[in-house]
Amino acid sequence: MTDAPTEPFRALTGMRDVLPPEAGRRRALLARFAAAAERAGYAEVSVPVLEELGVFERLGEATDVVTKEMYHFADQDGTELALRPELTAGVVRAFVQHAPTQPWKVWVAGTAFRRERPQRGRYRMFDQVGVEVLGVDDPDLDVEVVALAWQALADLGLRDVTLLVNSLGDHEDRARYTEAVRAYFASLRSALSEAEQDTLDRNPLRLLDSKRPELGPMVAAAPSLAEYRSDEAAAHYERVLAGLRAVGVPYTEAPLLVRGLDYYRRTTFELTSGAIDAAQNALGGGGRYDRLAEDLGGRPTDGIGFALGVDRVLLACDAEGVFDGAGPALDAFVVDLTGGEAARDLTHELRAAGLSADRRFGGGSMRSQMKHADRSGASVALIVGEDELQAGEVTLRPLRGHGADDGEQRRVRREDLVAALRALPAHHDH
RNA sequence: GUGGCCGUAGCUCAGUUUGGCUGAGAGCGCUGGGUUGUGGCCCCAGAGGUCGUGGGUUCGAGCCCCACCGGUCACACCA
Repeated sequence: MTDAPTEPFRALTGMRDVLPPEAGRRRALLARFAAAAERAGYAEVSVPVLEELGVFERLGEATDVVTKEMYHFADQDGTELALRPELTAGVVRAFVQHAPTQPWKVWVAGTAFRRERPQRGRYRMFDQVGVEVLGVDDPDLDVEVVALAWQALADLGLRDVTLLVNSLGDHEDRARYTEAVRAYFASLRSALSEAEQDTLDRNPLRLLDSKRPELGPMVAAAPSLAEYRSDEAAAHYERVLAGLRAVGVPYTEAPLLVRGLDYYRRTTFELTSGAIDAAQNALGGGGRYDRLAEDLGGRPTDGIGFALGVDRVLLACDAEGVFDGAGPALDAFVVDLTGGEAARDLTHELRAAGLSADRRFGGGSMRSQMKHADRSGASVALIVGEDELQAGEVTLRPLRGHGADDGEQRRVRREDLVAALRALPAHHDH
């Protein structure tokens, strides 16, 4: 027997308990996303939260996500393991391992971990939903994927969303451009902060989307990415933009959009919310990649995908006042004044018939039970007192929003109860 | 990792200004009652607090100082 803790345990920093009703809202969000993805022919895939460290090291050795923010540790047998910091690498690893027929169109939802300082919209444990497509190098697929991300947000009712699009060109283009940017900022090195000099050495492209206003003029005068794109990459990009216009997805070109992970090439995009009054306004993003499968031991395979941050999407929904996620209310709440047997039996009977029902345990005054019935959101209160019990009936009292005038209360024979509840307009099948 | 702000009831907070005679308050929520079988509005009553933790200053600390813990916001970075 160990000593009891002197203070209660609490969740770790950056790890949050999601309580009702928020947890239900998340599930509803997931259901909406799944429906949107499956309408487009994507099937669900689920991959481990824990992988060998090497799977994620391919994401980019110059990124903080890999170098500083991963939760990793040695397993008992010495294997280096890591909690995934994002979802793509695991999905691609699964693709390589199982070699499914291509194109492989999957959607994925899951939790990822990064050991950062938490702040609004960013936690150490966070959920993402997204899609990945392996095995297709067609710009029209880029259009499909981007449009799907856009539509998923629109389906929730979000309106104040901006789609930022860019093309990083091919690897050679990106490499040449990176060197040009590095050389450019190297000449301005003394004007950079210590941290920025460090960024310059590790990942110069990141300087382009710094939030520091002082850097603005320097960034504006930096080499332009467009001049470094190959003809082929430029044509791909043009086709993507034309496709977005054709399907009616509004976009903003963002030549400075340089996403964090190393594997991106050609199309990259990000979705930001104008409604979130916080720095973490990126709802999600994604892009095309082609070396990831190879880096994970497979054949070179084209891939593209995106991820949406569930926390941030919900933050945006809050800000826009949409998708409150209210679940269906109960069909009935049983108020039992006879000792509890009626409540016990009636709730069971209604549930067995496919209706939703709840009651208050421990009895209490009728006033108290009616209060609970009201707050439960149930369509009706089913009152069972001595009178009803003797008569084999139940009093069916409509509650708020369901024609709640006192006069509409009525008695129903117990054997007719299920049919009577089914006949109510507010009833829903479960 | 760096910096700012904040920790008083389940929740949101007042009280800290000029430390004191208050045994620490409000609203919401919760429980009971006003309505001996009827919720939502109103009224009454009640339960609920080691004032984050530890140390220090002082005759005296919720209030001042230090440390730690926790939260939050921003930066770096990123979803």
